[in-house]
Parts: sequence; C-alpha cells; structure tokens
Amino acid sequence: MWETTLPLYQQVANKIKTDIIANDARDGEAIPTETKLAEMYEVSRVTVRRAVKILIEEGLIYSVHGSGTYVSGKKIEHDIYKLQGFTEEMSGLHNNPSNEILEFQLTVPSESVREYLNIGENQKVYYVKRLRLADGQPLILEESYLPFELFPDLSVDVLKQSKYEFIDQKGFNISKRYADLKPILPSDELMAQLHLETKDPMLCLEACATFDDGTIFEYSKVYYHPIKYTFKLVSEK
Amino acid sequence: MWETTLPLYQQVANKIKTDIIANDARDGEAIPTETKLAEMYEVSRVTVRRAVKILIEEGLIYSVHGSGTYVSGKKIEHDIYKLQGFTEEMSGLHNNPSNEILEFQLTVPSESVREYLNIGENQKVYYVKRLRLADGQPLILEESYLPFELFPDLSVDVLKQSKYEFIDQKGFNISKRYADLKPILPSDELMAQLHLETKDPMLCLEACATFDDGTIFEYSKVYYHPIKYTFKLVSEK
DNA sequence: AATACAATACAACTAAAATACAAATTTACA
DNA sequence: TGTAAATTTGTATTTTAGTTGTATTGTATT
Repeated sequence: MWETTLPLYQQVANKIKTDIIANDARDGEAIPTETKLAEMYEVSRVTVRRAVKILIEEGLIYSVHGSGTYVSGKKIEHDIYKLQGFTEEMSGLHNNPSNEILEFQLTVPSESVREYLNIGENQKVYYVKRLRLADGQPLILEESYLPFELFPDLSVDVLKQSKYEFIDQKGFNISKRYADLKPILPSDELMAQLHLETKDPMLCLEACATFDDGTIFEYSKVYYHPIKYTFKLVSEK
Repeated sequence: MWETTLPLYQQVANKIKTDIIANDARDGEAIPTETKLAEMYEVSRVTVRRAVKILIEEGLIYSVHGSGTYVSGKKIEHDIYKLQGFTEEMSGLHNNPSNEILEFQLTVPSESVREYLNIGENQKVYYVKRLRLADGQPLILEESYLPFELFPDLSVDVLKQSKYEFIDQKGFNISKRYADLKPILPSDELMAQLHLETKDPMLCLEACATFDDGTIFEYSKVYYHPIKYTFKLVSEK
C-alpha cells in the first residue's frame, strides 16, 4: 500500500478544529494557550502557531495579542457539506450514509437520453433511480442512465456499493464529468421521495461522464435536498 | 512488471494516478517522495519526475519545492473559478461587459448583515447594488455589504472598476471566500432588474470574503440570470 | 543521430524544532 | 488605585533534516 500524509501543522489544525467542535465551544471562549497546545500535541509552538493561523484564516478562531485565542461566534460552517468531487459525495464525517435503489431496469431510452449518451436507436440503457440517505434521512435522489453495451453485468448489488469503483475495476478509465447545475422546482414525485414539505426551489446537477477515449458512459440527474444539503464553496485567491 | 508498449514514465504516471485514486487521497495530502516512489516502482528518480510532471500538468497533483508533492483538490476549484471569474469569462466570450451601479449608500446594517460581517452595533456599512451586463443585457445582480471602517474612501468610481483591485491596492491581503450556493425564486424587484419574464427558480451565491487575518471584509449576494447564465462544471478524475 | 532511461551530484527550498526576546494583556499585590 | 510581575501572543533567528529542482554524464535501443 501507499502512504499519504498531511503536513504536521495541518494535522494539528484539524485536531484543534475537531476539539473545538467536539467541545461545542461557544462564542468568545478561549482555547488553550499556544504553549499548552504544543505540550498537548507534542509539537513545537511554531507548528501550533502555523496550525492556529490556518484556523484564523478560516474564521473559526481569532487571537488577541497578549491575551489569548478565542472561538469566533461567527464560525463559518466549514466544509461539512462541502460539495465533494465525483464519488465521495458524503465523506466519512457523515453519519450512516446509505443507499436505496428505488428503480433498476433495462429500457429503451428516450430520444433526449440517446442524444446525451450518443448512442444508436436500437441500444438499450439501464435506468437507475437511487436514493442516498444519511442517518436514514433522504438527501440526494439520483437518476442515472448507463448504456447496456458497456456494462452488461451491472447489478443492483453493485450499485449499492460505489458505482465508480465498479467501473474502475472493470478496467475502464474514468476521465471527466461535464455537468450543468440548474435550479428547479421539484415535481410532486420528487417532493415525496425527498420528504419535502414545501415546493421550494432546489438544485439539480445534470451530468455526462466520460472515459479517456471520450466515450460517454453515463448521463445522470442528481437532485439535492434543498435544506439538508447545501453547497458550500471555498475559493482562495 | 512493466509492459513494453507504453513509455515507462507513462506507465509510472498511470500507476501513481490509480494509487492516488485507490487510496482516496484527499486535498492536500502528500504522496511519497520522488525517491521513495523510485524505490517502490524500481525505476530511477528521473523517470518518476517525468511521470509526476504529467500528473501535475493534468492538475491531479502539485509539488512544492523543498516540501513535497501533494494531491490537489482541484476537483471543485475549477467550478469555483467559473463562478468567481465572471468578468474574465465574459470578456472573453461576450462583448462589452459593463457595470451599472444601481445603489450606493452608507447605512446602518441589519442584524443579520452585522452577524455576517462580524461587526459591532454602531458600525456602518456600505451597501452597493450593482448590475453586470454583457452586450447591454443584464446577467448578474450583486448586492454587497462592506464595513465603512475598512474602506473609508470607497466611491462609485472605484466600484465601476474592479472592486478587488481597489482592495488589493489598499494593501489588504485578500485570502478566501466562503460561499453558499442557493436556489431561490426571484422577487418582483429582481425580475424587473434582470429583465426576467417568468418567475423561474434561479441561483443565488451568498458569500463572505476574508483577509488572511480572518477579517471578513465583504458580505455579498449575487443573483445569476437563470437563462443567460448557466453553470457548467467540469471535474476530472 | 535521436530518444528513453539511469546514475549522480549539488543547489534551492521547506518543515519543524529550538531558542530568545518583544509587545500586549491580565493578574497579583502593595 | 497603581504598579510590577506573570502570562500570552507576536517576531526573529538559527539549526537540522528532508524534498524538489537542475544539470551533467552514461547507456542502451531504435
């Protein structure tokens, strides 16, 4: 196997952060002094300072010269629900992520789907409707179309695991995903499946995923629960 | 172990790539040093470097002189640039990008704005409403709140140019922007200002921008024209 | 002759620790 | 109430080890 590690100061920063969150520290509450933190984590004070600097820049804490370092009341909800890349929509931080396959069928695609997948008239596709939950609560509804030709041995079992891992193992080389983010109003069906109470606007990500050679292997529509799943973006200058 | 068809460095590059994916390495994690990789794959360091160079050009990893080589979290960052670099994008594609300042006033902020900016009760803020157009057509409406204390000499003239350039020139160090992308239904006022005909859902980006000492210097809401401005995202594996 | 790869040496840079001291704030005590 | 001492963050410098960057030379293969 392989070792990938975070820089020490980054590890310390993460520890401090999780400690703050775990302790549910409130606005203005002081965190241990730099010297104490250095002792606690058995690193030098310089490393602690570097870690602290990161958290200051994130807005989680602030420090006062000669006094101490304190938790910001206005802690920016930070990368908890951060939009992750491809597969790992919900990282390990989440509680009990689970999948529920609502539909799985081999069908004749509509013309628009055929166009998206760039396939011929007589080719069939899998249609998969999958609900993704965290803590038993529905978060994401995904509709996915996959050409039968490419994945003749697709099964419900596979889809309960990671779809992309399966594709990787088949020797395909996933390359890019072209997506379009659109705001929509949920249909009644969608509202029912995501347990939405009111017809508020929500986000839909429409995407095509390709292999190295340009083959489009998936067309999908992903619907995000408007309250429970928000899109936090962090950009750096 | 190695095939003979592909160049060795290309094979090594592929191997590193799959290892990174297999390990589910996250943003900022360090991969083994070039020397170690050379040992692991039993090739010379030069070959490793060449492989690494390929992956760097792909954007999968980046290396820091004297420090190490790290996995880049570029998966999302590309998206963000699309959101952020609006003027640049437009100036390339469309003609005549322009700004129109609809409102510019020094006011007492509401409590929610005060909280976002993390300022006291008696501090005033600038409120700026700006319309951004391409070819004379409104595309984006931006509402921005800036603490008066930080920018006592802000003017309409400045805002017609690049706001961030102005801030840069003042010697401030812009660091990060934390944003939240939300779908909304436009108000009547918003519909009028963006020349919208129907009350379709649209996107709103709510953001706080910070200096590198954590000071929040701007709270803004940006509304995107739902038809003329769509969000294309490209993510790579 | 050109290309791909290996081997080697060294330069430039970084992370982290260790240390010392300055500056601001808090605390203790007269 | 003042004032000095203690505490805490801010800044600077030095050292050590480790990593990437670069240049050069050698060696097969085509």
